[in-house]
Amino acid sequence: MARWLFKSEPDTWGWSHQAARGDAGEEWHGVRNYQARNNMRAMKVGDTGFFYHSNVGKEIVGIVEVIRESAPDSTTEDPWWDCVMVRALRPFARPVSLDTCKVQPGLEGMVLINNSRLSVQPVTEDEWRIICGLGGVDP
DNA sequence: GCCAACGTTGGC
DNA sequence: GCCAACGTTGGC
Repeated sequence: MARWLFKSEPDTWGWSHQAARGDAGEEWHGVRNYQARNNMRAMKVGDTGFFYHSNVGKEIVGIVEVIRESAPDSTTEDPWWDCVMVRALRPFARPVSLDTCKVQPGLEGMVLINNSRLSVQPVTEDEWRIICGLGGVDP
């Protein structure tokens, strides 16, 4: 089971929106970047990911679960783009900020820090454990 | 609001 | 197939 990180601007689609959908979840639509799309295509149902608020907050706020593998993005006619569906699994007890990640030993290699523009990215199992610890949730 | 980093497009 | 121009993302 792989680990991921999803970025979204909270003004557009934040944790509160995601949580409001409950177990029904929502498409992670709108991705128009090949690397990000390919990461979604690699996801399996049951994979989990961090939910990151970009721009506003700049912090990881919770964990989502993949509940449907990548399928056509309903917001475009272009068959090139597809996306997974995710549901909110649990919020962090304490959000983990980008600044915290930057200075935290063990997170130097995080894609979040080294490729700030990639909106859907892989997270290693070590990074996952460290960040869950900081966030106050079970890995 | 600025701008650096990165991805994409299109002329050659 | 190179690369300049342009657009977008996202940290600051």
